[in-house]
Amino acid sequence: MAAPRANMSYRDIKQVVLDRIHNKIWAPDSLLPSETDLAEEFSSTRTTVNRALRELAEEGYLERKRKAGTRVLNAPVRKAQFSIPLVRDEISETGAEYRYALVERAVMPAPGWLSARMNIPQGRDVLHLRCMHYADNAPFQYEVRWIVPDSIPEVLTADFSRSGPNDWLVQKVPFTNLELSFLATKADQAVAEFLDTQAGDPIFTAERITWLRGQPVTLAKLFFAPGYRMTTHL
Amino acid sequence: MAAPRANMSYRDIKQVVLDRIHNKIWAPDSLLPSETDLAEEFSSTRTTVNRALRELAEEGYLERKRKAGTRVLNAPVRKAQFSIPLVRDEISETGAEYRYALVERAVMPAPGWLSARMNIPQGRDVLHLRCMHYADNAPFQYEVRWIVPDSIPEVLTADFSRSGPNDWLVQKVPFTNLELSFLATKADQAVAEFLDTQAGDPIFTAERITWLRGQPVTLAKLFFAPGYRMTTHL
DNA sequence: AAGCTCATTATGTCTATATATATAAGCAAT
DNA sequence: ATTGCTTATATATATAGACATAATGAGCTT
Repeated sequence: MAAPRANMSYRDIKQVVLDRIHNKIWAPDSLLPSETDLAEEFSSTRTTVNRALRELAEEGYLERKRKAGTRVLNAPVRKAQFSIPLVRDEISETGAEYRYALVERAVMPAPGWLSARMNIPQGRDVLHLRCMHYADNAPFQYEVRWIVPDSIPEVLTADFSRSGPNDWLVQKVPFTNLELSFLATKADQAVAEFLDTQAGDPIFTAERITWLRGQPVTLAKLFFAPGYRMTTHL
Repeated sequence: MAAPRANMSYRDIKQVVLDRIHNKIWAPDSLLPSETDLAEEFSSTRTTVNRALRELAEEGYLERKRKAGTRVLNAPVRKAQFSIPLVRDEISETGAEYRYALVERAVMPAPGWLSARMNIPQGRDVLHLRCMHYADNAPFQYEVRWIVPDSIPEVLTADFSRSGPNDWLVQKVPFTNLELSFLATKADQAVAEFLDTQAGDPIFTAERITWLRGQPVTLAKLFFAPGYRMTTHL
């Protein structure tokens, strides 16, 4: 299986190495031959072998250390990748029709928990928005958002009645840092009504905070309609 | 800002490019200069520039097409990466003491929903396990698992009373495919008791199915204790 | 036995160059 | 207009060789 031929691409080499790991030709914890040796075996060059091994290491199969060599990880800490698209795109991609609605807009002093969470002064005015995202007119996501206007005063005059704050922010404020959490919450009365479900139901929730060069910009709580799953394959 | 000097590493180049994107020197949707031109500007080589741009594309900032060039993505579909370690490691890393307990072990015909979900014949015998994972003796995760013994008959004689099935499987069966979902579920009586909470509480839940070369191996439902968040920064 | 020094070695990265491949864009034929 | 060919070009990948850097382990010292 997987006999090394000449002219192997870095992809081919990755595949051969993976096969050998799966077939325990290179057992967990064991050391691989050096890049130089592998390059010779595959009649390739060290650069190409390097790329193959480097990518396999990034994917969590191998551990590499200078001088120490390349080792097969026994418990591959595999990394799940989730892409986090805009809601609009996420809905459109399923073929469903996307609809947006603004539920509430208010400028208010930041509540205590928000000040603490985003590290902004007590009582600073923030923009508070609540919106709904529908897929084929069925509730898809209920969004509760706070925006700190300090770094982007224009946000106070922006029109969020026709499109969501995410769309606007992505255009205006390229964030530099992001904290993203997923958790399960219990639907309160408002959430339940907007998502057309019962209060107390479990709701898959995302919380994201973004910063621009150290300045907090916005915090969003995204409540997904019951049945939502975030799925990935690898 | 970010004046190109000589001898820039691919990391330096990545940073300069990122800065220019953030400062809209290269606006969303706009085309970057070609690799050749950038190599000249940074008095580097195309290989190095290529690596920088390739990685930025992998990270979701750029879109690259042959002949078309390299474009700044307007809505960076940024990819959240979550590493999915073994529970044991996840707990140990917080400094807490890990404890494992087997709750139930049974061999039983696969229930209908499982047959359908994993694509195995109706009524095929499967191994069913329920286990608990504790952090400093507080419930951390309740695990409900099914294992199809067809591709690994030894699993039927394995001892799961002292360490979890995940540990065993990782050693024995390097999976080739994995489907991982996250969702919110409502705690039933059993879950609530094991996680020391109330029935009906929202529970952050992971479901993972793994295959080995097309053969289904195992399905696990992992119920996390209330308050659990899966967080990532980028 | 413990600690230090230093040569060795495997990976990390850069340079320079070449070939391969996809595709946008223009032009020609239908 | 639509289809099909051609060409130019930007990225994708490969080769070859060099130096940088970290860490191991042997040998020496205390």
